Amino acid sequence: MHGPKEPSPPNPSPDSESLVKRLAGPSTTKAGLAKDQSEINRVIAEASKGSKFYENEKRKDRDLTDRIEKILKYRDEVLRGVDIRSVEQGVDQLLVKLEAQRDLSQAIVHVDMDAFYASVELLDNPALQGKAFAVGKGVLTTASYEARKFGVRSGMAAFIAKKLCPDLILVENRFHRYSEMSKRIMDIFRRYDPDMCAAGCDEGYLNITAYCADHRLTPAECVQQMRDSVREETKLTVSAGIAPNKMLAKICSDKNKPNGQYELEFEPRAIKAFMHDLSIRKVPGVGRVNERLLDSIGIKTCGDIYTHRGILALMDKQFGLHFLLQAFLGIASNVVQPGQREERKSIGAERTFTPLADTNRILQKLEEIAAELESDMEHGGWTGKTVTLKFKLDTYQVFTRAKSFDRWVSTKKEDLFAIGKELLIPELPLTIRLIGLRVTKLKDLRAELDSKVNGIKRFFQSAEPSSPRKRRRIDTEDVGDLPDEIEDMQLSQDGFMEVMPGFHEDNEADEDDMHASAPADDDDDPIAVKKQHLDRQATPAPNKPAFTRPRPPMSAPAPSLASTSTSPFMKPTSHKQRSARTAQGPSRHSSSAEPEARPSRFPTLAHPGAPEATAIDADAEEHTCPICGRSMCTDNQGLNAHIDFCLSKSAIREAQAAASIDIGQKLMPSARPSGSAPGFGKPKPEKKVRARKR
DNA sequence: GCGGATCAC
DNA sequence: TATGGTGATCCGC
Repeated sequence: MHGPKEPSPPNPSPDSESLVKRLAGPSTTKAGLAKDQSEINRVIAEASKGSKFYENEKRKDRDLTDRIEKILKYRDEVLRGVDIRSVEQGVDQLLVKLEAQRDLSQAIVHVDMDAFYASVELLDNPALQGKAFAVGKGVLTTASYEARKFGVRSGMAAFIAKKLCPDLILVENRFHRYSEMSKRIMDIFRRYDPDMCAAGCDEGYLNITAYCADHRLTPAECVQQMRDSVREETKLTVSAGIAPNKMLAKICSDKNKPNGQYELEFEPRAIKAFMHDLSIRKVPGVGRVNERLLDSIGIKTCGDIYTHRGILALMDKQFGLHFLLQAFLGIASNVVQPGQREERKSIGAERTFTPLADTNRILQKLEEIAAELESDMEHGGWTGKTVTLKFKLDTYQVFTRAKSFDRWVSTKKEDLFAIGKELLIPELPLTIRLIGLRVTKLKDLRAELDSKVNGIKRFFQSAEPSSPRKRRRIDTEDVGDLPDEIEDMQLSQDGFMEVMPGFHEDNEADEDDMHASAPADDDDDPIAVKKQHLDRQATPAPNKPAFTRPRPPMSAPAPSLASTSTSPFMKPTSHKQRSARTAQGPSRHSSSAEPEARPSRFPTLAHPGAPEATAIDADAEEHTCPICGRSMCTDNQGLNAHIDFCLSKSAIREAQAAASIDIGQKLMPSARPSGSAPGFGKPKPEKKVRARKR
């Protein structure tokens, strides 16, 4: 289009080093990088140039640069007139205390499938063997090792990947397949630790201490055997790391990837030596931003943490001293537990689309999201008290708007849509490329159901078989015998979760339900889609006997490594939000300007179509079944029998249908009950460590 | 409690 | 020809 030799200005504002690196994506440093990363980065920056995405990255890069500048200024201030030596001595004492908490008694393994999605695709299509190919459509979820040589990475836009590797073959995701394989693999892992913790669909943590003792194996032998089993049974390869805690094991699993394993010596000296030269970026929890932040004060490796311990202590707020000291020492949690359903904190759905400015079209997207969320919530058996709307402008700036309620939010799509609409409308007009809804302050309806049913059964069982009570009014006094949840039921009102919407999902029965997608991918991958039904594993069926693996007796103290969370660093002291109006930013409506601008009431929520309340109809002569909501004239025995019947899958389905709950034909993946988060140093109520001598 | 940010997968 | 989705956590306000 232009003439040959476009004499463009010699240097049209060259991208800063940090920006070029940022554009290269988050998974550059963590994975095996290609030989000439800077050339690759140049190509990426070139291909991105001028796009809105690029401009947004540039903005974020600028913001971070400003933030660092402020931090450095603050550092200089804080250093004035401080005896850094004495500060360092204080830190040294803290290090001694931390060191005393080191626990080397457990053999922890991190297993990580090699290029999982790509390997599965290869398995099903051998023609891809040896080819540079990638999985994904608009954005890649993973790339074959051949493709990685070109700099193709997960998370990368497909068109960029094509520029780096013109012959790249693109394969679409088949999440159903990945879930299937994931399940098989996890089952193999569970033979070695029934309490293993899945972290996404392609990796997990195990405590093999007991298994090794019981089978007289060294950890390395055990892991080799496990990896052999996976390979034999699935034709897929897995890498593994063996170490005394989860953080170290995770770092180690990357050491001999692909198809390799690495064991770290269980000795403080060896561990500290291992950490000393390790890039700080390898520490889980240190991402691109914190890497740059730390770099600004001279910290690139974990060994540098000690060198700069003085300033880190003085700026604990900014950097998170405790977290970094633990990284320096190589100390972290060694507790491996399967994900608990109760741990779930939120459930949501979001979707990207071609930017829309038309209100009606935007609302249509919102409605679709509401429908997805309804499905997920009902399948999962969740409700909550806070709804958060998320939207991303065509400038890639992201905003959230939330609203909390006193009551449990209805999971009906009409209601979710109405709430979302109320949050969104005041912000318009805007041009939006993503919209999402999330519900927090969750309540686990499934657990509530269990407790309710059991409570009711206990209640009636404890009563005289045919006592005069049976016809008595069951009022609040009597309710005192019942779990609190039952009272909740009665208190619920229109528009909000009554009780038991349609949920209680059927297990193995419907294959279609398994279409869920899979998450995390290999090595360095930032890409993940909705998780699969790990519910099954995480929430054992009520009657399923607890697996009794020979657990070592508890004796060792919990390794108190609790400490901080995964996000140890802080933001700039006062990073003021860019002014609302500028750049098409949405307004912070009514916060202070017009306090009573809108009624806080929620008119649209009351939906007449709501399923009849399942509250216990205490006043009636007859009983109302807490499961299906039907009334019936019967005695306690009869009610009991009915409840049992009602609990059967088919009966529950029937109850749902009767309650006119439209439980999706929609094949929405049911959400995973969290619990896969490794959490290296969470102060979570981790159970005691299983102590066992190695 | 809300909104922005960071991170993992 | 157009850079993802789910969930968690922290911080300042």
